[in-house]
Amino acid sequence: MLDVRRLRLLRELQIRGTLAEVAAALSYSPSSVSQQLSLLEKEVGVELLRKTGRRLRLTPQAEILVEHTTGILNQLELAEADMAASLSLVSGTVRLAVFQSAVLALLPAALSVFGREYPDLRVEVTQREPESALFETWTRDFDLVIAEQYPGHAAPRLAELDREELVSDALRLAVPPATPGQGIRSIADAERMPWVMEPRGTASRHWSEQACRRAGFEPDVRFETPDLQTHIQLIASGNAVAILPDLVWVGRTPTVGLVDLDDDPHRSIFTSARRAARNRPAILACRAVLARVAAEIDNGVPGASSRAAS
Amino acid sequence: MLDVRRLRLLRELQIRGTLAEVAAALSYSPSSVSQQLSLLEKEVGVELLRKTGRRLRLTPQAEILVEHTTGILNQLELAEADMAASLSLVSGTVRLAVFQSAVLALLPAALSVFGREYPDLRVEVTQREPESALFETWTRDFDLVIAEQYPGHAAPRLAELDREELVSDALRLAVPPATPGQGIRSIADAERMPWVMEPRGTASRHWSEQACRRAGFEPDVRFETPDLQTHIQLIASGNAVAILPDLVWVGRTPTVGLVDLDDDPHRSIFTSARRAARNRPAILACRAVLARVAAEIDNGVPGASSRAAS
DNA sequence: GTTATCCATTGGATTTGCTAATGGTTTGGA
DNA sequence: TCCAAACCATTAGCAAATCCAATGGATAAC
Repeated sequence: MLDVRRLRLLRELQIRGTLAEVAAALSYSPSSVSQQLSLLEKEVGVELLRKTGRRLRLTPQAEILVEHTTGILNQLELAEADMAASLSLVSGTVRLAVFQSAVLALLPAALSVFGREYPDLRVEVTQREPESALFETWTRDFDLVIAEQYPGHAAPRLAELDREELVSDALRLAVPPATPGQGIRSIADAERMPWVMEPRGTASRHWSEQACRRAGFEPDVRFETPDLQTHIQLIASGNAVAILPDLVWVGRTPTVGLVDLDDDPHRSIFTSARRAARNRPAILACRAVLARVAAEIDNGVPGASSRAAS
Repeated sequence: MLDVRRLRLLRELQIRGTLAEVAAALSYSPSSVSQQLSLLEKEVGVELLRKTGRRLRLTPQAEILVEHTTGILNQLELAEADMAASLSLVSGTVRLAVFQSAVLALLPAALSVFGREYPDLRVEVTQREPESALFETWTRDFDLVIAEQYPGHAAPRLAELDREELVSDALRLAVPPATPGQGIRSIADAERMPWVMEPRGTASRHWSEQACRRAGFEPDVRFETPDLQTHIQLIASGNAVAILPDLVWVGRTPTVGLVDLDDDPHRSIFTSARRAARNRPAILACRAVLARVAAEIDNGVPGASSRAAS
């Protein structure tokens, strides 16, 4: 019988490209991975790896094995989930990946609910941007992810992950507080202002740029940072404008002016988990709590989705 | 990640009932099995086994795990088979279970073909009666079985095994050679003769008894042996009659009188393999050779299916 | 009541698996 | 062309997992 642990290494090699990366990802030494794969090769009696330059390439036979391995790993996870579900016992660890603004808005409330209602549940939270968070959930580095999707900007669709909507988060133009009534009533009016945006490659950046171009200009992006708190500071101090989601105002009064956008755009915030794990009671509970917290926010916690100053 | 080797032990325990049997079947010590299962229990953190009297019973959670394990083991086997199929390299070992009369009739010819055409293929043959052979193929003790089915006597249908017909083997009444023309022209005429039959529990025995009862009498079974060569001896020496399949005459001239039965009954001889393994080149080759040999026999090797003396 | 069967545990031997270090090869850049 | 960095294979030594034999306690069968 083939050793599943070794098959898993083979699969990781396919995904990550080099032995070194596999070793790093699974916290082994590269030597160990190399040895285990050699043993796997001996076990099946077929060449699985071939040196190509300084990397290893999988032979077609190895690809076939990997294909089946995926199914096997899923079924293993499913087995554990089904078993736990039959006990409906909320315990164990959920590794949760969340992007920054959601951390600030949702996690404080959610974590106290976890502590109160599920004392046996351990939730490990890591901040990670949606793009890589989804990928790392797929590779089993996380169990659950809170991710976002901007309109017209499809999130990566990984077949083995499911998706559950959490909230719809309104996007507004944030302007220095002194300016209300001074003329910025739409994006077009912000053409001559300096902008602060998230780094290139993020969905937020892409959408913000597109919004400016639709309004007929190329934004003058003078500040670039992934930290939305910095965005707020820059805007509140009169140095920039930006498009900000309402979620950043959870639990506080907006310190900037907020201008509605033309078509009332929203980003969608959702959770994803591997389908094979979605029935783990721990994950079901996690999602239930997050949904509750999100709903509370949506229904008028001060400053949330409801329209703020303008 | 759950350890598949341990899950397999759990599954074997479900199938075989006691730790001792599992250990014997997989050639471990009972101690080892016990320890591994305890570790599995610790690993999942759920009670899997409960002592009931002096045996172990699986908890419902364990049953769930076993259910998934079946799928996993199948997929593991399928992975190896698919990989080997992509190379169409006939090598490795096929563990073949065959019942006695088929051993004598088919194996000599088949084995020389194997040796000639597939030098890298190792065929291990074990004699085993169809009933247990099918079961043991299901439990992975064998890879391929040659089994039989008598009319009106369904062979065990195991969903994970496939079935491929090999030959249809005529059944005739075998009587002492001195008697032709002396009056035994049907089963009914053999009412007063002593019978030799296979042991109770075999399909052959069941069918023979039924045949006598349909003819209106209870046979006087004076000799009971699974060895068809003994049947032949007893009949040839004038001490018994029996129902014998034509296959026993492959390669030799019948030494007894053969009487056709009313509805020209046949037993079906077929091969079975686990579906997950059926595409292994080794098994495909094995079956192809067996089919060839069977076809040759069917087409007039002296004494075979074609009608013999009477 | 006695015996046989079965499972758990313990201690000791063996095997397996991991790490750290070394060496060879390839790639990209000076 | 040569050098440095990245990557993989191998080796030797060590740690951990695994296995077996023996022992003991419990249950079922006789």
